[in-house]
Amino acid sequence: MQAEERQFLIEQHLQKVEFASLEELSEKVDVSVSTVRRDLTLLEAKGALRRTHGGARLMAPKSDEFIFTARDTHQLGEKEAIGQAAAALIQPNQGVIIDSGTTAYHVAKHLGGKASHVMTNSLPVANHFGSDNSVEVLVTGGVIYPRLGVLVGPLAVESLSGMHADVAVMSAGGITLDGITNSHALLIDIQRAMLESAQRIIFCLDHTKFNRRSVSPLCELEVVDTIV
Amino acid sequence: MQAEERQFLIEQHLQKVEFASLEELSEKVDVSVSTVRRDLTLLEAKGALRRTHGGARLMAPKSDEFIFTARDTHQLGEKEAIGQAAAALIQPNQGVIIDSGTTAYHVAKHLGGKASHVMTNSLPVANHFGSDNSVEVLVTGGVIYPRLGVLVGPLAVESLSGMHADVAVMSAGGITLDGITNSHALLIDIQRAMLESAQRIIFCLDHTKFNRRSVSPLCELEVVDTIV
DNA sequence: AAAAAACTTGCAATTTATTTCAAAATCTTC
DNA sequence: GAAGATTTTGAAATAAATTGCAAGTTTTTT
Repeated sequence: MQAEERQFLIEQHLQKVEFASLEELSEKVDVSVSTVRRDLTLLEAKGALRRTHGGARLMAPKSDEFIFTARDTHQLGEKEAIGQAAAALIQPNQGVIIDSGTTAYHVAKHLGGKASHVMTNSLPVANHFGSDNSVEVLVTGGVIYPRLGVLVGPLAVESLSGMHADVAVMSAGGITLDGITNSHALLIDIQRAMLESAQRIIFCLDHTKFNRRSVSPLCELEVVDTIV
Repeated sequence: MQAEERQFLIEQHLQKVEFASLEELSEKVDVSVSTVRRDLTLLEAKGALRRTHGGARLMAPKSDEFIFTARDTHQLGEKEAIGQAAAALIQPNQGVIIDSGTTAYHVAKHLGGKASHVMTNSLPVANHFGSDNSVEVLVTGGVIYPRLGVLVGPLAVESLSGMHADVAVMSAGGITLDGITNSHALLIDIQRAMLESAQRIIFCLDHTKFNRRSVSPLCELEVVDTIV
């Protein structure tokens, strides 16, 4: 039996039973208790479960499943850095629009309580601020675009029109000298509304986005104030 | 028996009886009174209950509408059952409105792919369907009400007006012969909009809600079609 | 105020964790 | 494919925790 497979079995078994004792697991995967202990320590570091006296129990079922997908993204380190840098650009007590997309999500993570108002159409961002009562979060209406956890459709655009924000933190699919482009036509309308509502525009793009052109044109470069 | 599980059982038992003596608890979880004492001290520090001479009593009258952590929701078993029963009432391919609140959330969990359209102002519900592309989920706009993860405010009401759904799955703070009440005025407007948009109204209430009156009146009993 | 009940503290017995070490297995390198 | 290095595993020793009990103190009842 392979170490990896063993750990997978442990995880799987815990999915069923919520909690399992060391002996139980040891027997299940047919290794000594010591090894199970070691596996549990690893799995705990990975965040899959929590060790307790006498066994292990599933972690709290983190209600936002999108973080999961956000974690799987590539360029994680780079996006973290971008997030930090972009968050640093934002003055305390501003109204901030945060776009959907993993990059923008990382900015939200680093915002802390800096913004006084946040507007977003991204469920992961909404979840992130969900339990934080130092920030007022306005979520646009709309239909969930499944894979991304983004709210799209006319309702989303409507929600944004007439709003005002100091800063908009945007992300996109590609950038060239001709302007900025994005991949989903549905997002374009919303992003345009965001750009109109905000005074200052910050675009967050990792290196793979440069000199790349996506399907739908979003805006000219002149519109943008800062690129991170 | 595991320490954690034991403490959970104690909490759960107290949900039912409001107050319990040490012997009662000691017998219930099958450990010595000393251990129960220690558990109670921990649980008290956690804020779950208050120790008294001779036993322990529930902390606040736990109007549980102000905590949404899918985990330590109270009357879990009952709510699961309610969720299942309510979900069974819904025909395939209907448009369903799902209210905020833990009870309604459990209905969402049991809905599976039955509904073709779902409308909600609850972030947990939105998350639940977030990665499910067999259902079209419309999320109302609005400002996040922190502890609950509910979207409130004029935008939420607006999003619902003009919509149409076959069924509305609602929850509330209390129900008496005079009608149904809920705890927060902000929610009332939205719930009224929900009631207007739906053809059939299902209210989901656990036993603690019966014969209890919350702050704000929501509607008369006549409006309701089914109570689970 | 005395008696009873309940709480706290300290302690030993037991259970569970961590650390350490040698054997076994796996991977390198020739 | 064999010799050596590295990693993984199981077991024993050591450390930490949980539990139950009893002695002493505080609170409640009579």
